Amino acid sequence: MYSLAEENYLKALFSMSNDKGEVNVNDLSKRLDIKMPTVTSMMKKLAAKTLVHYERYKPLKLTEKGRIEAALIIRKHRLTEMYLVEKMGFGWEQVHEIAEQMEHIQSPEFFAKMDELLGYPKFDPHGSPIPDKKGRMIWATYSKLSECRQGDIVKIAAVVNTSDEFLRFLNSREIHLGLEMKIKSVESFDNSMVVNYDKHLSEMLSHTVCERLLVEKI
Amino acid sequence: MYSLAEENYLKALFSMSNDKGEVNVNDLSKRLDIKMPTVTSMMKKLAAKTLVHYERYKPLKLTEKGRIEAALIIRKHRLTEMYLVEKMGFGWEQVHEIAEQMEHIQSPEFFAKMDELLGYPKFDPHGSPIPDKKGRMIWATYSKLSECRQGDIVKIAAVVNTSDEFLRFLNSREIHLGLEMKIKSVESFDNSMVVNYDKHLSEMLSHTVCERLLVEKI
DNA sequence: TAATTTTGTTAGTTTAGTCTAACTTTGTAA
DNA sequence: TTACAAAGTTAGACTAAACTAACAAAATTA
Ligand SMILES: [Mn+2]
Ligand SMILES: [Mn+2]
Ligand SMILES: [Mn+2]
Ligand SMILES: [Mn+2]
Repeated sequence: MYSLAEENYLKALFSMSNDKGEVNVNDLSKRLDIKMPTVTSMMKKLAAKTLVHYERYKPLKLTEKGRIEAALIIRKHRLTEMYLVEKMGFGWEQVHEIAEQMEHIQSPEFFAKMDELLGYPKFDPHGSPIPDKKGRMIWATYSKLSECRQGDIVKIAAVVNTSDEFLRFLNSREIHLGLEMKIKSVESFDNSMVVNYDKHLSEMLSHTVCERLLVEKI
Repeated sequence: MYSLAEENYLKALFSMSNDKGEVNVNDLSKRLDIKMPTVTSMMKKLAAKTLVHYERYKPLKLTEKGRIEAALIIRKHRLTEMYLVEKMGFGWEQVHEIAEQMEHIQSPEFFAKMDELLGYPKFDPHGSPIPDKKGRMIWATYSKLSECRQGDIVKIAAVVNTSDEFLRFLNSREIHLGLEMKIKSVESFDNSMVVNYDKHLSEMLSHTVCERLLVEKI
């Protein structure tokens, strides 16, 4: 239906809108590593296909149709990640690059089967919500670990800005989704935390790490 | 490494060489539904990349390097088909279109995992051999069912020219790989056969069907 | 062998998606 | 409030992969 390039612009627009509200040509250009004039001309093309509202010098906005198309691509990405982890035994740090390619596969039957075999999961291996077949996505309301206090007991619900390096760091500390931890202390000078979970009785986590972990308070 | 278009030319060249020996620009043009001048210019490009031996007005030939690259794409195609049938529950008539897309995915780890989960299969769901990691492919020596005689007992080993319609026809008669059948009679005027297998005590198969079934004699 | 058909090549055009260079608009800071 | 910087657009060029039209070579048929 849409080209690989078009799909990548739609997906980037969608997730940047969710992160920051307004998306400018310059932001999109940096995100995709594509020069601004190229982005401008693609926006005109997507506007002609009624996927984007485009007005010269104004922030970019997906149309409802564009939002749905983007969500359906992200659905394929996240279902794939979940399948790779749950059914094929990959680690959560190994699946993103494969999913980047698989998300462009055109086969409703293939993704319907994945969904069925997985038991219709609501979240991917990084805790991000999987949009439904109509492109609707429910955002759970998690807190950053960094916003929690000494004594709080929390459950790890999702990771944000999931780079391979960060995920491997979490692996090395045996931190995974669903893990419960208690906050033993918060250092006031650098906002680092000392936490306690499983066999890790006193693990230090930097503020940078705590900002990237989303948790549910218990 | 190579573009989608380049990979599709390599794959077509490979399987046409196996089928017919010599491959001409015209044959390739018809197979890919791409006009001859486009094929000629792509052959020059692939020759520059030492994947094809190209000489004006001469039949086309893959280089050793080209043969290996093509076999590795076919390996990904056939592993995918096998995975879809064995691990996801698709029918053998449903998997080709999905595999056409998946064969272009760049991820050695992904296909290595498939291979492992499948137990290193040697054949795909249609009985075609799966090339190994180095691009080597063993062709088993099967006979066509149409070349067998009255009284022969044979086992279905592979199907040739696997169209969805043909595979659905085989489904409707409960004919599948590994099935053993006995040839009850051969009609001399149209070369159709009456065969006997499982609960099918007297099933008539046309010559066209018998030519498309490869068997092992028992 | 000569004529005709089929096959293949060359030359030039098109579209998608990228780029750089030059210019314009908008936002910010003196 | 003017000057400068940042962001955005326009114009024009390039590459990959397709096409058509015209011509050339090879194969087939008469
Ligand atoms: Mn991902
Ligand atoms: Mn994810
Ligand atoms: Mn196939
Ligand atoms: Mn097959």
